[in-house]
Amino acid sequence: MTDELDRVDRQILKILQREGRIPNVELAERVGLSPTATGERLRRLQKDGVITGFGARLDPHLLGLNLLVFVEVSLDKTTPDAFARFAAAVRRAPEVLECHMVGGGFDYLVKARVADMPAYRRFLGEGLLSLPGVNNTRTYAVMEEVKSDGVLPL
Amino acid sequence: MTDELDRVDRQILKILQREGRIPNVELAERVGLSPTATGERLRRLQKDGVITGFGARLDPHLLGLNLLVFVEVSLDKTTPDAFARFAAAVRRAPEVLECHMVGGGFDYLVKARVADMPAYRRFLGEGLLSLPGVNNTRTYAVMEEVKSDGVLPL
DNA sequence: TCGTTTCGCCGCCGATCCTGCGGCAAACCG
DNA sequence: CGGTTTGCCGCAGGATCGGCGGCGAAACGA
Repeated sequence: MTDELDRVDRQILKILQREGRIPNVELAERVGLSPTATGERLRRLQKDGVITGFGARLDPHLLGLNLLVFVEVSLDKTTPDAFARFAAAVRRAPEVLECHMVGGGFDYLVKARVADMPAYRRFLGEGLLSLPGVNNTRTYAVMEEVKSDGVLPL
Repeated sequence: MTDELDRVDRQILKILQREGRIPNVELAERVGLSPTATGERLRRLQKDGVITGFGARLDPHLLGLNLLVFVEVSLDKTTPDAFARFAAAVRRAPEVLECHMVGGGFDYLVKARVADMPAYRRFLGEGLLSLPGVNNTRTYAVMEEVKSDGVLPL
């Protein structure tokens, strides 16, 4: 079923990571296969879950989202379902782009985009701090995005 | 040229963020416009830079990248070009998915994916710590990815 | 008010692209 | 060695794309 990924598969993935809307025929001639074989590989990569989907990359600033922040969140360990409740709430919050449970000095690292500082104040107060079990937060505002593509190495 | 994004534009963006490879005709009937008008809007959104590109979302674990880490990096402020040199090196490193310059207790927050702990040890020692000007690092290993889509709110 | 311009949308149509089908050759296996 | 599997190809019908001309409504100015 799930074999090791072929060299052509990796090439397909590498191309599709950056040019997700490329037509199949052009993808085919770039990897040196026929469109039929290439389309077959693409379909298989999706069915096997290697490719989980396709998406457009948007410019946040042109959408009015000018502030990117990372928030370190610490939870009260007392309530046992605090983690589940926090995770569920975070998944519902549209400002939260990512949220990771980490090991170390705090519990969750949250990445969020908002319009500006007032909007972040609102998000912090009404969104994060009002969640039950949130003990402490520490905010880092991003001054410059050095690298943002998030392209996986192949 | 100058762009107030109208309601249909936002709907297009919202759909394309999650289904970037949807054919134009289906996109058209979902937003209630003709394929021609929809394609015209899509082209305009790309030309104006709102849509910066399209990409496939891949499953890191199926590619053998089982460890996600965040690294807080502090630089020596002594050398003036240390920041530029660090940024350039980070852009070249394939393991680094994101790198942000932040204000607060440290200078850069790095998000990286590697195969496992030994691979991270190698990346830390030969990649990050060997860069000139790197003063101190603090690593947080991700135990659970609560939210990873990175979809912008519209 | 009314003619003119502009803008966004539509329908049309040739070119392009997609996808299921049959065939073929190499690899695999009992 | 014969049969099966696997991956690829070419083909063809149907779907999709993208450029072109036209149309109606809103904006504009005299």
